[in-house]
Amino acid sequence: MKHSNIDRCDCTLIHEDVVNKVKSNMPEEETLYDLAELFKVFGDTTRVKILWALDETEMCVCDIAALLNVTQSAVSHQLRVLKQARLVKNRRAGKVVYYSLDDEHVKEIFNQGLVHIKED
Amino acid sequence: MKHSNIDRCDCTLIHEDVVNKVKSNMPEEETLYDLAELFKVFGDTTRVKILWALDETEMCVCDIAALLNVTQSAVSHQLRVLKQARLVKNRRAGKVVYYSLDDEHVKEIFNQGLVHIKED
DNA sequence: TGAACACTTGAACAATTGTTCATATGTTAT
DNA sequence: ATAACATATGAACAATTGTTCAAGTGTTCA
Repeated sequence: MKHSNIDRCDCTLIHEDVVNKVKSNMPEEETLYDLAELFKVFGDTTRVKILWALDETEMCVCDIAALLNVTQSAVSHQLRVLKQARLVKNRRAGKVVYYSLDDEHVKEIFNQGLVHIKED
Repeated sequence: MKHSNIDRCDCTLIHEDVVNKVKSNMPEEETLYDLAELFKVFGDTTRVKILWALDETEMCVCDIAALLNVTQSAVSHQLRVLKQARLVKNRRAGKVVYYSLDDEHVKEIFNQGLVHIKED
């Protein structure tokens, strides 16, 4: 989005000790960025559905499109995003390309998310 | 984004049995939607940083702004998003509002994500 | 070779997002 | 009351996103 390079806090620093302590314990900027990027990938219904489906079995693009009731093109675009995030892999069998999960943690992350959703 | 209400698969259905089986095992539409919405909240660096910081200790808005080097307004906006997602809660102490985590699973979800990032 | 099929890709577009700025609210102390 | 301060909020804006459409690969089979 919009980012100025003269970012600065515009109010009085109240608890300098707390800020410094937390700052020293924060992971590297890049790590947190990568983490956000990963969750961004999970932050779309179509992709969540694809991952959920692939956790069950490998599927070809056309089948995924039929399952989710979206265009094959849309699925293809999303599969590219998932592949770039190293969440899925694919194999070609003639004309057909089969996609499958490339990470065992996907379901675990989903389950943790579900725990949060379920509690109210 | 753009959604037509006459979505349809535009290619031949190749493995109808697979599609039907996966479809019958898929969670409800709403569940997957909520899951994506939750991860969308995690999909921003500023919010990830805020959550990471609050996992350490409760903080006031001004301190968070100083820690992340962003405006107090930007932090306030993001805290609202986090609160709506029931990830943080707040308490008022005079003029100062302190925010803290409202979910013990946040760090667990982050850790799962980190596992994925770390492997290459 | 060429038609048919499965899939990929790029441009275009509306919708959504995150920040900034200005202003409003709420609390304290004088 | 009024000033000072911490925070919240609304409008505006550029950047990003996800889908569609059209055209492109790549593979098979006649």
